[in-house]
Amino acid sequence: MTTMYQQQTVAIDRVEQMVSRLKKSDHRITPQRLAIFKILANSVGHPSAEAIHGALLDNHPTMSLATVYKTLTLLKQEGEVLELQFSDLGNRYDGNKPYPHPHVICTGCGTIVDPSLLDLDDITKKMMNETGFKIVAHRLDFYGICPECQKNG
Amino acid sequence: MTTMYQQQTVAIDRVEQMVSRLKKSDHRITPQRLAIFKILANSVGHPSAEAIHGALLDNHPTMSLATVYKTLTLLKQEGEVLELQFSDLGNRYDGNKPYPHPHVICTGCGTIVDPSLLDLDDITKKMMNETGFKIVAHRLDFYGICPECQKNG
DNA sequence: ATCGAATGGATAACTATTCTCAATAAGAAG
DNA sequence: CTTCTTATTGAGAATAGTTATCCATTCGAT
Repeated sequence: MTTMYQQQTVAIDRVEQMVSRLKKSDHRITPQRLAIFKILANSVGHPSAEAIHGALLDNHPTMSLATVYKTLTLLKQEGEVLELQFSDLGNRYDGNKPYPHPHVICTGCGTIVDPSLLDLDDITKKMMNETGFKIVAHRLDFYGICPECQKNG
Repeated sequence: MTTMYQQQTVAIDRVEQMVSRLKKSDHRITPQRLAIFKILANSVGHPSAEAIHGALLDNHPTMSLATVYKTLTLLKQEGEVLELQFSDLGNRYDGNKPYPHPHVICTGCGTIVDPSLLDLDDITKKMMNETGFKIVAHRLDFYGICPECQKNG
């Protein structure tokens, strides 16, 4: 109960965050964009653009896949969604935690899980010292077989 | 001098490694494959399939891009090359260190650098305990602006 | 209400990668 | 060294995810 309620609260906050961020950068809040925000804020997995589009078709039958992509591009620009690039799975999107964080990916079924956060600040600083790069983001992915696939395999 | 010599030695070892691995799995060693092995073993960067193909055209004018992709797929299967998936940059390949390791990627020009190795074994174990996954690989990427782009930007 | 700019939808275009298949060549056997 | 079997090559077609284009629509400030 409490968990559900908090989950919902968090999701609403995320939508509000996206809305205010886009307003601040002089973009319009359209019904289509709002619908995409809600999907992103409520999805626990890491949906693809096509999955987002599919989930929207029930209530928005005319929603175009192009609109989904355009909105995702916009959210990326504003730092309100994290894009995970996979050339085999297709790109996946995380609207709940738009900041860099670790992922655990099943090489059997493509499930993507968020483990508890890991502090990489120290390592990031070392990387900057060693390479001279000005590091602004990171990506840490672990690949393996999820419990479900271990059973079925 | 010593550095050059050792570099060369390492590269030759890598080619030999790839050859023996493919022989062991009953694959033929063709001139095309050997040429691709050499490129991979000698490249310090992280070339794309197209870059590898381009580098081969001098000595192998009829080399097909499909052959490059097929050979990369084979080397991936045998664990002799590491594929870094980027949907924007295109995939990149590391034939020198085919095991998971950190990368530092310039978001300006796409340069990819290998910092000194970082031990992630402890973290990997924690991930397995927390998620129940059987983790077999990982990927750690830092994104930032390289020194060259900092000068020009 | 009107005007100009931003947005949405449909579809074409693009690009990296994979697939197809006839011709070729690697490697084993004699 | 020659032959045979079969994996591999090369060229181009096919595929899939993403981006670009175009025009109609909508938003929102005046």
